[in-house]
Amino acid sequence: MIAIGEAARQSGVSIETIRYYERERVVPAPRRAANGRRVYSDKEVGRLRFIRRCRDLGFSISEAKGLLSLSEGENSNCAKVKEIGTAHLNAVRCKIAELTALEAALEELTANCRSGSVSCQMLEALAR
Amino acid sequence: MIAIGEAARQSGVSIETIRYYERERVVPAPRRAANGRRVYSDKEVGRLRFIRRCRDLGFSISEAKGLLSLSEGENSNCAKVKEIGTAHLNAVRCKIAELTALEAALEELTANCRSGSVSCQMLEALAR
DNA sequence: CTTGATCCTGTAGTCACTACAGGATGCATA
DNA sequence: TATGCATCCTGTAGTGACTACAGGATCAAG
Repeated sequence: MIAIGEAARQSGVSIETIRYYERERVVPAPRRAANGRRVYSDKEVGRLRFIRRCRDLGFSISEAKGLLSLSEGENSNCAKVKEIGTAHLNAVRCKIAELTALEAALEELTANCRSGSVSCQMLEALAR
Repeated sequence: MIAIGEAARQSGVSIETIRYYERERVVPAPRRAANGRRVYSDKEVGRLRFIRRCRDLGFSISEAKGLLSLSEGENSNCAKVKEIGTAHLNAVRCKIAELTALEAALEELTANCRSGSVSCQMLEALAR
């Protein structure tokens, strides 16, 4: 049973963010000590760590919440987890494709942008 | 000399966003007709289009603003433009690298996540 | 008893829009 | 002239996922 600062250290979620998750009901509110301070069990720290791992993998808060409740459900429904995971994987791949297109466009624009030339290719492309 | 709706159509920037750009001084405020409505010249539509192109390339509003003022300055400073462009290109490449790492992690997690198995590999990795 | 760390609530700011509410005006048709 | 719909106006609030205080209470160590 630890205080919020230690829970932050153990979970890798900042104090402010922990309180935010509580406010937004991403995780259940922990019980309070007599002095009104939050008290965390290992299980609750585990939830915070779970959410942080989801966020690190790029899942949204609501996806993370869904995965957490699947993780805590009676029947661990692997199929649903996989569905959420592959949907997100697809989204990540789309994002990569978009950024790769951007990269190519920026490469071309900046390559043609030589200091000293009369006109700036990049500005011209943007203004066209 | 056109109204905001037509300016939106010609520039590809929505009416609400045009007003937002004006409020945030991304572009100068256009003059008003006698009835109080905004009136846009080709030059002003051009500025909106310029900002949109910058945004499409992933530049932030403040970068776009900077590029616009470089574009309208007396001495078209190609070196500065190139600097902003290559800095952004680097940022895009970093983002791609991050997402590619995410992609690999998600591939592994979802591949090991088979419906029907006793435990869910993905949930276990998240909860560990 | 003091000092510094930690905790609390509540609010506002970030970025780049987006979505109204509630009202005024313009334009075309009956 | 009346109607009705499109377009415009201002102002405010919401989005996601935090982050950053302000202003105050409490704790633990010396």
